[in-house]
Amino acid sequence: MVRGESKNAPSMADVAARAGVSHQTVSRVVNGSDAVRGETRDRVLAAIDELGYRRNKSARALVTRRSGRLGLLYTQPHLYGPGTLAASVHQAGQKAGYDVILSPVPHLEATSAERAIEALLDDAVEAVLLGVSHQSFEDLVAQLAATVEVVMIHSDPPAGVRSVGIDQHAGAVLATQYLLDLGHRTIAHVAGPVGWIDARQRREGWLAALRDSDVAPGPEIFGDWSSRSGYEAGAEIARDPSVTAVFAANDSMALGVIRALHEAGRRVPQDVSVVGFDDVPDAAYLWPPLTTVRQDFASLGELAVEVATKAIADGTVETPALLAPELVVRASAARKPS
Amino acid sequence: MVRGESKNAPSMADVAARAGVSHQTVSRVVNGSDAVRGETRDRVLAAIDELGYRRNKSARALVTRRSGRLGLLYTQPHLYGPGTLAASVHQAGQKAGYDVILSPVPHLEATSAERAIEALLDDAVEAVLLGVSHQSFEDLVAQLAATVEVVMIHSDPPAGVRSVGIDQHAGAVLATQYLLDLGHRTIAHVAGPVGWIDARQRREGWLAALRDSDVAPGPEIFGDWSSRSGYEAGAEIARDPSVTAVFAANDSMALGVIRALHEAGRRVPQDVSVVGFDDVPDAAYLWPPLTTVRQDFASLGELAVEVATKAIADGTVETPALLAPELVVRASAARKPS
DNA sequence: CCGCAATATGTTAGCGTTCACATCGCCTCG
DNA sequence: CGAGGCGATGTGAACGCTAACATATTGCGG
Repeated sequence: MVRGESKNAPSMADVAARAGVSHQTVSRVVNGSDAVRGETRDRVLAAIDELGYRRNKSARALVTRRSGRLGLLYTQPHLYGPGTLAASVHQAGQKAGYDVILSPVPHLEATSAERAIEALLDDAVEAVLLGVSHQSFEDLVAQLAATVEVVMIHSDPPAGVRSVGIDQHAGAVLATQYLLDLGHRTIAHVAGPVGWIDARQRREGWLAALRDSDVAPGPEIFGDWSSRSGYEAGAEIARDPSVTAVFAANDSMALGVIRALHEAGRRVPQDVSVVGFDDVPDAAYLWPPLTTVRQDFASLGELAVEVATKAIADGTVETPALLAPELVVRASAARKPS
Repeated sequence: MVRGESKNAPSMADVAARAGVSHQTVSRVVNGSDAVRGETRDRVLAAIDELGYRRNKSARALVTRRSGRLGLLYTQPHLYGPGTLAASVHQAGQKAGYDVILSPVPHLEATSAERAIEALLDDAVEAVLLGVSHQSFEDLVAQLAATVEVVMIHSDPPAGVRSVGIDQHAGAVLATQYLLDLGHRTIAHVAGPVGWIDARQRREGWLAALRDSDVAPGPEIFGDWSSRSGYEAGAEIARDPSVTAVFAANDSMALGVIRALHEAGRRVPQDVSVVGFDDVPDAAYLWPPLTTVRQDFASLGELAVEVATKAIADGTVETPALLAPELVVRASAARKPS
């Protein structure tokens, strides 16, 4: 932009003067009121166009006492799930007439998250969507909910909290049951880090499926969602010849497990079966293609926005909504070798 | 939030009344003016605290005629690079005192991008960062720059445009030269889709390195960044026994290539070497670990914000800044089989 | 102890909207 | 033909803040 090139942005008054009407009439046109004569409307529209008029949201927000904004707090913005969720929330929010403020918190520390929430509150968001299924947030929610509408994106929300989520427990059961059905009886789990709700739920799903079939849990190793941690877990698992199947709590760790298994000379899936979680786009094209549990992050985002807008409108707290995940069978898991 | 629980948010006037000062004094305290007596300041601070006062940004923006906002437009929000970039821009912006509006455009069509820009302009951003290295944006820039400060995040910007980028051409040369050094003489390229600047630059870097060594280009196949397209390209490449190395324009496609090669019975790297681009976190834990070109998206975001804030301050257009990428050597590429 | 600078605080206006209400034509109908 | 009503438009105030200026209060030299 060349300095000094443009004067102050035109205001409604400027448009009004140009169109020979009052600012209020311009306001009516801009807001789609039907109490304006067609000819007048056309004149105003023309003036708007010629001047390049753009309504000042600050002034509008000031007088209406509504920001028209939704805030989404989310972690691990570089990952597929959160990234997809953010885009989906943003889009759904726009469609519902809201500006969405995306607030990624790269490193999960209490301070940075609290600062991010403060920033959202400073921006006067009408609702906060909490796309952070970490334990440390469960305490925050109560006090936050006193200030603003809150929607948790969470598969196991505290009672009385508005929430939407994907059923992590069910997904884990799906994965584990599939391995059971393939004849596996020693199924290891590479869990997500302690503190993460999704990690806990997936672990519990694994445990529950095993229990239902009267099968004892195989070894359990905690990772940190990264492929590196999956690799380390896989190396450990490879040393235990009794393990014939691994359920990893996400695709990255699954892929790390597979590499470690390969390095140890154990073939996947001939010797050891591996199932992941998430169905990242690359999962289908790994070697071997990864059997995994698909989560529909896009629908999740839309649902979250829907709940949020409803919350803003009437403040009701509906029962938590849970989306069902889906098992995607590919080549990384096979019948137990006899 | 329970309906009717809270009244209108407290204003400066409320704080002023409580602290026994004028609203202007409250303003001074909030804005860190030093022309306030310590004792007075404390009283005001106490009142702010008791009332839970929060400055109204809309009112402030209205009177100062500054929004304090930066907008980032970016595509493919679910991918590692864009996600990291977005988070980095957001964080750097906050640190520089700006609110950052993240605007992901999931599907790249002219209309949705233009709508996203309109939305950013409606939000009165003081600068737009264009994290979209697609051709279709190069035309948009000129007219956009007349309205607002623009920073392109782009490795090959049009002349006179403020920009920062990572040197894609250099990265591709790095990768190709490495394969050349390993003795490969028939090096295929799986290119990114036509229209994407990064794709073009990587392809040209591949071509340039080959030319410098007087080696004829190997087969060239255009993908769409997805691992699926890499897989299809790999299947085609596998049919050509003369190809001993593949440079893929990103890691996803590289991984698809590797799978196709495996399926065709060609070993990586013993029979065919593969190099990717990006260094996504999982690249190091694929099987085999992927040799690739690392881009520092975090620094890129910081740099972009720095340039943007400087642009807002003094409107100067500096010469485009280019960050150097780095070759990360892992196991997916090896000496040419003799 | 007066006067004047420097420091601390207050007052007023206005940013660009929307809201509530006032006004102005014009048409309808008794 | 005049009252009443309705549709179209205008007027004024207010939202919460900052900028500019005005005023009070302090300290200090002469």
